[in-house]
Amino acid sequence: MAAVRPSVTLRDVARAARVHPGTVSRALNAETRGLVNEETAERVIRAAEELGYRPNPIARGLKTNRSFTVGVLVPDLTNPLFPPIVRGIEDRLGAAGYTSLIANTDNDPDRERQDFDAMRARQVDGFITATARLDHDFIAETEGIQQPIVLVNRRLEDVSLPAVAADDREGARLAVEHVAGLGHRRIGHLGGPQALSTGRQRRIGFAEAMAGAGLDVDERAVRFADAFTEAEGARVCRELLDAAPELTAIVAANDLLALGCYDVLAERGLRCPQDVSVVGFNDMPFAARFDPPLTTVRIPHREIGAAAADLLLERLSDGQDPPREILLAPTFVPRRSTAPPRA
Amino acid sequence: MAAVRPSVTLRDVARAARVHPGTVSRALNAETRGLVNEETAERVIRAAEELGYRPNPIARGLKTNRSFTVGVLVPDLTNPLFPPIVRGIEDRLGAAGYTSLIANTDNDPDRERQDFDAMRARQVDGFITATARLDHDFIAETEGIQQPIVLVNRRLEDVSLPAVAADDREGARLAVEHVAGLGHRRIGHLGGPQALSTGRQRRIGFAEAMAGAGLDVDERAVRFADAFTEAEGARVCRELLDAAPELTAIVAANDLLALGCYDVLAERGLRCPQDVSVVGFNDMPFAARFDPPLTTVRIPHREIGAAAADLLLERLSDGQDPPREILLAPTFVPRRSTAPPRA
DNA sequence: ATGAAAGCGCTAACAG
DNA sequence: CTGTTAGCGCTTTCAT
Repeated sequence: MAAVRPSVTLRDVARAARVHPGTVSRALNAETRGLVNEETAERVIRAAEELGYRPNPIARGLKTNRSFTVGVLVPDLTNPLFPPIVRGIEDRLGAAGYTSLIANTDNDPDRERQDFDAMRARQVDGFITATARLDHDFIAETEGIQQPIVLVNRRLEDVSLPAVAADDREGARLAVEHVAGLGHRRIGHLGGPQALSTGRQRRIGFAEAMAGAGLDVDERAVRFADAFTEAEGARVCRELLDAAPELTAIVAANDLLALGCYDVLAERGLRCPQDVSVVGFNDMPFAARFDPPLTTVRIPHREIGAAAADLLLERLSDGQDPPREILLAPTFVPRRSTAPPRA
Repeated sequence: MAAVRPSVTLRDVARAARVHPGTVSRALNAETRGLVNEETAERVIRAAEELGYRPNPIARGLKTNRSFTVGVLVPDLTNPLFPPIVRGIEDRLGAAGYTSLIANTDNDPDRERQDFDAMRARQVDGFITATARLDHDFIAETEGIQQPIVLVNRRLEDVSLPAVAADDREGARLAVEHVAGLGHRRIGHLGGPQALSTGRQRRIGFAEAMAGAGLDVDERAVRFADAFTEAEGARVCRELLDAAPELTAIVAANDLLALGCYDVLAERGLRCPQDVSVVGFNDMPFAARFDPPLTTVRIPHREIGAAAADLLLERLSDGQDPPREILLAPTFVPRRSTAPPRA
């Protein structure tokens, strides 16, 4: 266990191995090891180990213009959706020798720009962002940017940027089929922000599945939240119930929105699921602990993060294939917030 | 909106402002601006703006040996306890111009060492860690390390490292006083790992408060979990109930542990709170949504993170005051998992 | 196969 | 007050 010496440098190793610093660099770098005599390489490596040499990535980066660092932008780590995605990203990136810088944008475009710029200044090699908005000019500005970007849990309609997400349409279909299968006919949709691909795709999936089940979608029974929050869920649920009181089931675009429904149902003396069934989306942590346990659509958050990391890594090495999307399959998780409608 | 040019450097600015690069450096750096003629400074700043100059922190760091980066070690971002702490840290650190690197150690000492080393290699200026164990040699190895370290949500018994945490003893006292006040006499403690200051302090608080309430603590009614998880909570709750079936209240050292109790109570046909009251600790997100809503002790996670960041910042600039601890006050949150014992 | 030398972008003595 | 010089730790030509 070598004591903690103040930074052993390449030169120190060179001195110890009695070679030139350049040679040490070559010997220690996997790609250039071939250029150096096997024996010498061994000697260098041994010396490096003995001295406890740790290459300084800062110095390396200055020369190579690579920091082995990537920027990860999320709206808010405190939203239970994101930690597993971030872990998926970090685990994969970490294994590849990259470090991730995380920023919380709080859905504020200004902060987003700022974080983005700050990360570019810090020479990140690429970005993974969960903040893309369909209507947002930030992505447009992206054109001239050197660093590859991949979207996570978000997609662009024209696939102009690589993205990894769940198959949101399919997920919404699962939800609708479940309640329709239970016998519900009056089904409402508490949609998410239509500027987010998740909100948009889930709405489309909802509409398609309703049609597929031979059900009319009543315009009054489809309303959109401005954000994926409990408060917005409650607000919009009230609207929904006021506009279409005959609803027996609500397909929410997200678990937090569904939680907002719980509150409004309670406040109106309606029971869930006896009077109104509610389906969420995401299967957030502890969804099974809620009262009632939330029926929802699970998406593989961690795998989504990991796949996004892989996609970025791919672009970081390979170069410029056309952007592609990876869609991961959702699974349905029936719990106790849904039941057949009352006769 | 300047187009995205490939890296404008200090030299470019110097050329544009017709001064020497050294002067540009001085003019642009707040601390050295005084050394330069006001007019010149203005000219330089204007040129920098026009060119869209962004200093390269990598290069700066190489020279100054400061990266304006700090390492944050947490067990697992996916544990709902940590995101708010991390946000508190990042918000404060970000405002001071620092970027944080986050690593998840999964409570694995090897990973912890590895992450720690990797971060040191990346030249972090300091550390904030939530992973400290009372029995852990990692902290001991810390002695020779240049970078300041502050503990968050953890303390060392001898205050050999600065730390920010909640007043865990006080919190446990609040919990005991609540159930004692409700009339409970047979009160058990589902303790946390005794190698963590949180587990240890809460146990001490429990014992003190019991004594203060004139209650005996039955040895059989105090058991410890090996980790703060639902599974461990369930396992230990079973032990507790087997050893001391007369218990009417359980003070758990953490919400996850309390959730484990919920499961065991249900599996044994015991109702909460009618048959057994349960108190948690932390007031994790959505604790009010559980069934029953969890009575718990709230600790100000975000503020704890912010205070830890402040403490680190202080040490990063000031130098070497003796380590100090900051303890934040917990508040009690009565909900519906506690009730008077049955007559 | 290895040494020499230059330089990544910046800061910090030191002169003048 | 500003220019000059050197160098942070590393990689990478270019010679040899």
